[in-house]
Amino acid sequence: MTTNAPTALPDTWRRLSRRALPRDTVALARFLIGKVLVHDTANARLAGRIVETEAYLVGDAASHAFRGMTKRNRAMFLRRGHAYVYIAYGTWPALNVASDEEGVGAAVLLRALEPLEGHAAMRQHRGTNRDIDLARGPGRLAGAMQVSLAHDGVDLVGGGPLYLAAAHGPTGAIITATRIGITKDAERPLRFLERGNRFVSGPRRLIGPPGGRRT
DNA sequence: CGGCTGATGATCT
DNA sequence: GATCATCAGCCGG
Repeated sequence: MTTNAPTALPDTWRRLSRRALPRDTVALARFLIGKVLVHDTANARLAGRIVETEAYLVGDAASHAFRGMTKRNRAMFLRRGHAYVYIAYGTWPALNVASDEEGVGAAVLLRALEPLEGHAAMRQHRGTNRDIDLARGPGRLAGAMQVSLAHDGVDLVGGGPLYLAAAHGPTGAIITATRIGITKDAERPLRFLERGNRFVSGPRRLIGPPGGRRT
């Protein structure tokens, strides 16, 4: 709809294997741009292109894992490819992909999707008809995709109903920016977006110069 | 579109 | 008791 006009959607999305996921957290955050998040629910198949991610690294003061494992963040310490879901501001679920080896706390936050399939169901879940707002931001993304705390710890590359799939069509250039809504280690360029994609979240000024920093 | 603000409750100290 | 990896609504340009 934006950068690349999708042709026909596939009958089945091609699931990613764990082996396909880069082992480095930043590399994974970049890799996931353009890939597809799919949720096969009882009522609909929901799918969207990942257009914005953030990396939360080992030793990163902004990371939930910075002070070690807790009840909330334990899924961050699972093998790469598992979901870490937490409740932000007491209300909104946020979906991350654990990015390292078992026992290491690191993850990639999925911040925005470009809806591909299941628009009607997504509108219903979100209570809006504005497609631009369906999955722009982590809380909205979780709402549109019907992701909840029940998915905390599930394997996103393990054959379940919520999974990561290969890109549908070409992926645009990736730009970097600073992460949203944090105060510690806030200047690090650990946010990644598909250049020019209108489904990304946050104010445009944080993306930097016109067109953003090409990387 | 950008900027501001109140609501909100889980989590951790 | 403080701190949030946020959102919707409102207002001004």
